[in-house]
Amino acid sequence: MLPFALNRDSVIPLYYQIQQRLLEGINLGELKAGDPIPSEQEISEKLGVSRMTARQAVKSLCHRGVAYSLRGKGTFISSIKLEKNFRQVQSFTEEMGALGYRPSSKVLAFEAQPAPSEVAEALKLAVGEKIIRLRRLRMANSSPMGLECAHLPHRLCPGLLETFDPRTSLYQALWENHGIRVLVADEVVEAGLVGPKDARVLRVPSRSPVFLFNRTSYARDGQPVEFVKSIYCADRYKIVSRLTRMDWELPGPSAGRRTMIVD
Amino acid sequence: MLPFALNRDSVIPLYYQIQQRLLEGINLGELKAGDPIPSEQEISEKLGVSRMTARQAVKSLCHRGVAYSLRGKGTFISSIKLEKNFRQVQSFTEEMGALGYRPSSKVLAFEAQPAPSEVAEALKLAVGEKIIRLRRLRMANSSPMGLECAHLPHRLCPGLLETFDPRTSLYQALWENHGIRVLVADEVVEAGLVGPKDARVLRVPSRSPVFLFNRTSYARDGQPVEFVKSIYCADRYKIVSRLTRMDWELPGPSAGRRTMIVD
DNA sequence: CAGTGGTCTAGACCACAGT
DNA sequence: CTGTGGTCTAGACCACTGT
Repeated sequence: MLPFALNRDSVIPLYYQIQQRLLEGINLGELKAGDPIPSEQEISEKLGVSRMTARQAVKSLCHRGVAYSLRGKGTFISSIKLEKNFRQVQSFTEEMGALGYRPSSKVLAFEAQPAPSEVAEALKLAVGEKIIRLRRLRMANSSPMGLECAHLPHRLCPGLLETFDPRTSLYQALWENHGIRVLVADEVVEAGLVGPKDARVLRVPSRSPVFLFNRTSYARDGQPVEFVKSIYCADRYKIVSRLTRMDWELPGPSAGRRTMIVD
Repeated sequence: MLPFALNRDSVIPLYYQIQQRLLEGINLGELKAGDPIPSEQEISEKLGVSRMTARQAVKSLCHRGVAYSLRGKGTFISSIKLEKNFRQVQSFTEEMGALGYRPSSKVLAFEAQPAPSEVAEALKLAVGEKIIRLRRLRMANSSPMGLECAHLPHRLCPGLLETFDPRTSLYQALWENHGIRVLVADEVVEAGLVGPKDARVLRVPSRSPVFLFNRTSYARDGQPVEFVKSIYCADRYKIVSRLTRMDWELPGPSAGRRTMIVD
């Protein structure tokens, strides 16, 4: 698969072009799970880049979990599928779209109001500070999935009530109109039984099992952007997630732990 | 906070010593959320290392989510708490210990048997291939939390039935006695109602809400190591997780996206 | 032994932010 | 303009793996 044409005049960094070519090789089946990828030296020589640049391309693959390095042996394609971690920070719109469902929403409330204590605490606001509240019934292929109630600090997105169409993606509007990118969220999930009022809206029997979500989302600097309380029907929704260990990208058994104390 | 003493004769890499010093500064409160950390040039000059080495220390912090870089401005401490992502791949023993509970287990079964079809599929074995089955009642401070049933391919850990004390940590034994490190797991969580038999063992009312977990764990090369089915009481257990967006460590709004297409 | 990845150096040019 | 992070070079030594 080497060499190939590098574009040295492009704005695209060299390491990124190399990384993309390697990913392409994986997707095209030139490189299969367990195969070694070209060594850093080989990339360096055949493409005429320095070894540090080749290394940056290779490490970016390891960082994503696509490959793993073994000192003295080489770097190999991981057979763990699905480069994209599921259960990312993503809106309902994004999540359902990725699953191939047609998402839609019925807006039950979209208004400004003073922050109740639970919301104020999550968003690090004073109690009573102005927030925007958006309550929506979420549907996939016209079937009710859950009830979501989002709360946002009004001062972060002052024009939102006037400009945002609440049937569309909130995250997209936050990014495009207010320069706010939600990058991380902390979520607490509990299981419980649905109450009679919510059961009617969701069209399920009373006391059906449900997921209860409390999610606080943050911008990159740690500023709270959104606090969401949701109820999702257990018979229509399940949580799929990938868990990792923090030493994912550290050296393997032979290298690590014995000579170097990491955390 | 700079300079400080670097040990150039240590087996500990320089970038790692720098990274640890910066983390120490954060934990000691010398660096607070939102503060800039010393620039790469400053670290380079004051510690007498090359800029690439300083950069490696700084980037490792960004990679962990402890800090974030803005081109042209600097690198800043993130105010998002808890460097350790919760909901890592970890054993019950590790999870409860980290929460300050005293974990214990009652072994209900520990035996070899042929793989049923669901297990065989998850572990990529032939139906009927020999597996080790370990069923345990999990307790925190002597109170029942859940029922776990783990299945492992027998050929991966042949002596396990004889050498492993099933009241201790399975992950620790896999690593120490069989050289297998569990690094990633895919998990499906559903909510449901507990049946009468499990309810008796868990000492909860029948039809109480519960979490149902199906977890498949993998070694770094993608080989399935373990398949676990669990039931956890919803009134004693909740899921706390951190969700991230995949572009966490990419350049900010001013730099990214406009000049470079990433994924 | 040769080949691999892990670390490190001492420079360089660039795009961008803030003054 | 200076200072920042982003990228890149052309070398170097080391520890480790497999032969």
